[in-house]
Amino acid sequence: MPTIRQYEYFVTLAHTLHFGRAAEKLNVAQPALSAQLRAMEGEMGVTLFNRNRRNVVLSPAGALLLPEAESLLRQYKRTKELGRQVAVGEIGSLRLAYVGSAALGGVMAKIIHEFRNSAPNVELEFFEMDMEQQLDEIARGRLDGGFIRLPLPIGPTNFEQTVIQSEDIVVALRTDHPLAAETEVQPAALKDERFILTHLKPHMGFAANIHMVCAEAGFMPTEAHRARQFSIIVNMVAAGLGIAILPGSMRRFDFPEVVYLPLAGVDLCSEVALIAMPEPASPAARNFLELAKSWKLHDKNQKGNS
Amino acid sequence: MPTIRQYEYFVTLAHTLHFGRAAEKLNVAQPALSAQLRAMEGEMGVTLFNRNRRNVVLSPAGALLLPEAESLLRQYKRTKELGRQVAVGEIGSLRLAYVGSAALGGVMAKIIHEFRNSAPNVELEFFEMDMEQQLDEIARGRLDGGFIRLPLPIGPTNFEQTVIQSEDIVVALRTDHPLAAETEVQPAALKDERFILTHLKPHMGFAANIHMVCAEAGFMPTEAHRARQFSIIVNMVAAGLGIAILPGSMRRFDFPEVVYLPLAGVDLCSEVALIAMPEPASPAARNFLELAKSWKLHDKNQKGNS
DNA sequence: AATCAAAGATAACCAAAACTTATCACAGCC
DNA sequence: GGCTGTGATAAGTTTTGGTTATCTTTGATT
Repeated sequence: MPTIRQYEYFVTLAHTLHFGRAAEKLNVAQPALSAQLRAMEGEMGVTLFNRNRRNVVLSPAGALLLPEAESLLRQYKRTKELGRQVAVGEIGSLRLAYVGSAALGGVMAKIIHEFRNSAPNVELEFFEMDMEQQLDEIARGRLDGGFIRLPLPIGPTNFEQTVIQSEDIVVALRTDHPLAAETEVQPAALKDERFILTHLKPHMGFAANIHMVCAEAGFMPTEAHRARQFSIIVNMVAAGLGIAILPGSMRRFDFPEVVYLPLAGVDLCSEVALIAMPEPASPAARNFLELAKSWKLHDKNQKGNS
Repeated sequence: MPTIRQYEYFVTLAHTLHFGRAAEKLNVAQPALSAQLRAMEGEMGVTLFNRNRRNVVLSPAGALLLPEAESLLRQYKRTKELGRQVAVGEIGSLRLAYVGSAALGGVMAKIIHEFRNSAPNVELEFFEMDMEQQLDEIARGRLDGGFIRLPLPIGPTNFEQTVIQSEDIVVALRTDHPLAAETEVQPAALKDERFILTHLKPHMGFAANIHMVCAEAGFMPTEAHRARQFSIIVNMVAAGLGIAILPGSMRRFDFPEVVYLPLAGVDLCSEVALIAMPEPASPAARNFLELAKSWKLHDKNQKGNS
């Protein structure tokens, strides 16, 4: 069984027709080349080169074999190169998910855009998916990562989390609300309001933030309605169904009937994070995580909280 | 640098998804397979298989790599197979030559036919060429072998000779010649005849036979004419230009004006031989020589001298 | 819940392969 | 006739791939 290395020796020697120089090209001492070639000829049972001590020349059999051997080496290089690309994540596929509100701030889109640029041959798949489903799919390995709003629910699985965006928390009021004229709102003042809440369980995601703000102010929010999407919640506020606590980036929903006011004395931020399994097997996934992490770093300096 | 062997391990394991069985298929102990695979993953920097101690499953990277690796192995097998074919002489090319008179007996044609059957993919080239040129070209390696009439001239190069055909020697006379009515002719009786000779130098090929016969009878042949081909010589005999000593197989030139008579007391035979360099590099050439040798053996039993 | 069996990982050791350096022997050249 | 370039040969070392024996984890069994 000739090895790839032997074929390499053969082809290189066939090109140089000089043991010394061929050996040098192959980064090997000349006797090694001689020996390998002799071994190769021995186990194949053909003379590959006719060599009197002064000249080396391809034998007919060698000439017949050379093109095929070259083709084998080409294929070998291709395979190796593909291996390299897969290994560094230039090639692969990535399945990602996001909750609707994570897309709002624009950071996620920028990260994805950046990744597409740096690894255009990675196949990307994208799904809108709620947080609980994401956690499940990621844990099963059917998803490489997901963008959600922190915090995660407590659970058995350890996810790696990378915050990519952090925003203040505001309260959305209809313009005819008594507090709408203020520049900021004391959380405690919302005690008796009716809240439009998200559909999420109160221990995860932005719902947890709402509850924390209220709890700190000493009350539990009274539920008027629930909605899956923040934009719908804003519409409900505009319709006068109640008030809502929302991430600051919702300010870009510029409704005439709605004002967004900061909450006085609330340092809490809503954080959008990329979650994934720690040390993912796929190099593409690793790269994506890496990009997200480094993004957060150098982006903080440039933009601050949005 | 992954080796072919490693790719084989990888592909086999990818197919069985079971270290034990894959190792068995590869005729290797299981730890060897584990080690090679670990090495491969290490130097490529990718996980090829996700394996918890109970299950083995291709990783995304492995799945991406598998088809390419399979293709590499196919190419490798092709190359190895071509090597084998070249080595056993199933593939190759052969340059052969013959002197016109060697083709007469039909043995040469049969050998060539047989060879074509046994190695249809060997490219055959055929040249009519006189003996001296053949010797030169064979010595230079530009010709793999040649069919000639013995003996060879003395010279520095050692050729391997294989007699493939051996024929008696006859004298060709015009029917109106005084000896034409006999059943055989004493060589001495030809002392004063005029001979049609071949163009060859008298120390090689059939010319040497003519001279030996005459010398044994105590005379040197008187030259009337020379011709390159035996058929022309017969024509000259028919035309009454002289007599000729010829190989027995010339009897098949059935001229009304010419009779062929055996030479009394002459045991000498004219031998057609295949000559070549001893131990030719090309396996196809070796096979051809081999065939010629074995032909001579089993043919003797079936046909005797023609 | 305790135990068992299957299967891959690990350890220790061994043999063969492949490489290295040093040296030789032959061919062509002045 | 000595010199130089070149491939072969020899001796020794390192690396590699393999072996057997044993361990550990995990899914199954009872």
